[in-house]
Amino acid sequence: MADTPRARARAETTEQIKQIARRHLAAEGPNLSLRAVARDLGVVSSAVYRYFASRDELLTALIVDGYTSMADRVEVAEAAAPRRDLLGRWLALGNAMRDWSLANRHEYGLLYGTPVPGYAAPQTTIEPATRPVQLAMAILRDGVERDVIEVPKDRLPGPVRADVERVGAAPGFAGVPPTLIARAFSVWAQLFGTISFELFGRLTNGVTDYDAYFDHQLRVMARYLGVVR
Amino acid sequence: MADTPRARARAETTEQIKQIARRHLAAEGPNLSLRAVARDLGVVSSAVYRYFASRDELLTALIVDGYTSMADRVEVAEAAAPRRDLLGRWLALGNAMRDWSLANRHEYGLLYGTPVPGYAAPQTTIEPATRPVQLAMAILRDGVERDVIEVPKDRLPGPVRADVERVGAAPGFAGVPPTLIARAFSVWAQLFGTISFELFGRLTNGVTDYDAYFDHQLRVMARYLGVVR
DNA sequence: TGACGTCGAGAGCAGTGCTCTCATCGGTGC
DNA sequence: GCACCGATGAGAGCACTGCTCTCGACGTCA
Repeated sequence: MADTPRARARAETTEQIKQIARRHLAAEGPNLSLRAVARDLGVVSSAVYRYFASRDELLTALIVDGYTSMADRVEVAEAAAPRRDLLGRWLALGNAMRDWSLANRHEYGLLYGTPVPGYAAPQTTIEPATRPVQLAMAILRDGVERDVIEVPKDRLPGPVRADVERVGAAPGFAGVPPTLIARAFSVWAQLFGTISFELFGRLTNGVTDYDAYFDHQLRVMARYLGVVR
Repeated sequence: MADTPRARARAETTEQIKQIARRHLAAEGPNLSLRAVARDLGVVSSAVYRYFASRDELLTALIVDGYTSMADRVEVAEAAAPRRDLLGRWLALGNAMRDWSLANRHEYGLLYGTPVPGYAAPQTTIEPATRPVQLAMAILRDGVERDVIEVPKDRLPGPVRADVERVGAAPGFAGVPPTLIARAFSVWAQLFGTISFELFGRLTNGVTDYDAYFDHQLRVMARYLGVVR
């Protein structure tokens, strides 16, 4: 805790390990070898265990960092758009998510791909993981409050309505009406579906201009959310 | 090739290996060990290499089987719905995909999750992989031909329209107008996004009644496609 | 019957995650 | 200033992995 030289050295080494691990992650995917990381650090493998109790713990650290890094980028991009330009904010959010994902494909796989078996994401991951969601909700809330987003009158099945109302009572969702939250759920799945498809190569032979394609998808989603300007 | 006893024995052993591998896959995920499979078969590990040149080749075989198994199930379910009931056919298709995915989560992860690094899906996988898509297109084509699906008048950005027209020229897509294909792309991403979210646990704390939730999503998608009855 | 080809066993190589023990060396309390 | 303690890294070692190679056995076909 204290900012002793010891603690500083430790923090630095920890950061170095994560740095190297991230490089390996980018180079050869999530099968990164702790021993190889140790070699790159110029240290014997057992030394790394002074900093991370297991390979899983290292991966977890990378995951937390990943969520945070993505959320940071998304928030910065969204903040750059004029507050009153809801569509611009939404496009900024969506494009930032895609850009980050393309630039960090393997990390994206770690965050949103097949979960590693026998591995449960610890509590620490959920806070940064929800930040982009919160941000999207903020856009919707602004729109509703300023009356530029029309509240959809969808008739929701009982259980869905119940779920969506419960979610709506949570802190970050206040001010967004249930029917809109329901639509946001659909859109969110669509957003990640689209990114995953592109990243995992499920659109080859189908799409050639990915930029245009993704922009179009974002606009389709925006229209469904009532975010038109 | 010939149906000699030799060839039969070989085919049987091959099938046994895949069977055991599938069990391991279900039990402990894609990190299945070839040696462990060999042990379960009561055979030394090198013997398995007589049947599969590498672990990757085994996984590939499982993947092909997976696509086929899913497609079979989906086709059977869809075929059970009355031909004129487009919505029923769509719901059958979607629910079958989800059911299969829930029943074979790890296989789903193999097929649609993070791709294994350094592993490229061979040609053999693409045919069975597209069967559900073809089926969805058949539903849309029927609807358009019978004039119960209204062709959307969406204005598509140039590159998107070009892509979608090119796709529309492919065999399985004939008879489905470009704007509808574009919508189908969106829906397909949404469908897999929704299934992945459920399977990978991204909806915990959000959704409690998954059946109702998924049914609702399918109907939202149907409406967007103009499949209303 | 003989030859060939398939098959499984076994040993072995290089690599992995992780544990344990042992020396070293730096910071802290007296 | 000194002695101690705890953090650190090295090294050996265990059990495991994918994969290769060699060798003997055995069935099949000419």
